[in-house]
Amino acid sequence: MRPLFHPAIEDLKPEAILSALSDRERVAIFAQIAGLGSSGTCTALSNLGGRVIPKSSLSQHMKVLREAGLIRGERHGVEMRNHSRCQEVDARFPGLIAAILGAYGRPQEEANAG
Amino acid sequence: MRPLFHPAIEDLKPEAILSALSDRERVAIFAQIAGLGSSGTCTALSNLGGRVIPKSSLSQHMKVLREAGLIRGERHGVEMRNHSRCQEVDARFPGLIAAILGAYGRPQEEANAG
DNA sequence: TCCATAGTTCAGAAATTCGGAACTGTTGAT
DNA sequence: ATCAACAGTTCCGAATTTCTGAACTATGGA
Repeated sequence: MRPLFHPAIEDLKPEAILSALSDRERVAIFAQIAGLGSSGTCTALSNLGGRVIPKSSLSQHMKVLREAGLIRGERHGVEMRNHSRCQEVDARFPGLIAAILGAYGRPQEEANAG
Repeated sequence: MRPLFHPAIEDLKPEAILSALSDRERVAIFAQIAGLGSSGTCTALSNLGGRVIPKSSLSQHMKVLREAGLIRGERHGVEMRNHSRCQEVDARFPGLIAAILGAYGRPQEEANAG
């Protein structure tokens, strides 16, 4: 598949990041990807909060996170591997991700190293 | 007028804060109130970004900011004076507001002292 | 009382979000 | 090559949210 759209680091918009992370489900997805360090597939992410997220909704969530610049997705074979862009985002907006994940009560151990 | 609803500090929700600040118009309003230190009235805030915000829209924006816990509004005579709750919010979610205002490129000089 | 000012509420239009169904693209088996 | 299975995307209608002009409420002053 042709590569998905990912914004360049200089094109990141704070409002897109905040909007993406103003949804608990997306935060849980993002935190999981950031925490893993790499390679969160959609199916692995579809059952995070005790609720099964419909795959069309999950696909939308991933798109929102991707287009906000928070994650990068690459197809490997039949599946999509997602990893966070925390380092890049943190270089552009220092402390933002850590503060947000911190506010949501996550240990954010990988927030600056994913 | 009976006091408007303001959430207690322990009831603040990160998603409400991020949602409130995922809109540039609201960020501009909030940054202005935080920067002033106190007393932003609606009419003083209605012409921030070169656009005149309709007063019904402005009223909604103020409500969103208020219910997210970012500002406090008190009626003084015929007008409403708004001031930020930055200190309280910062105590609850350290660094969050500074990081957000920083990301939007504001000097946030009052972000921890409003 | 009557008017002006500051802001809120109402209500319909426009935009966004949600999620099941259908679809695309990839791998592996026959 | 054909078929099936799987991972994810796209489509589209329903539900929800946002926007804003118009009407309304509350306060102060003449």
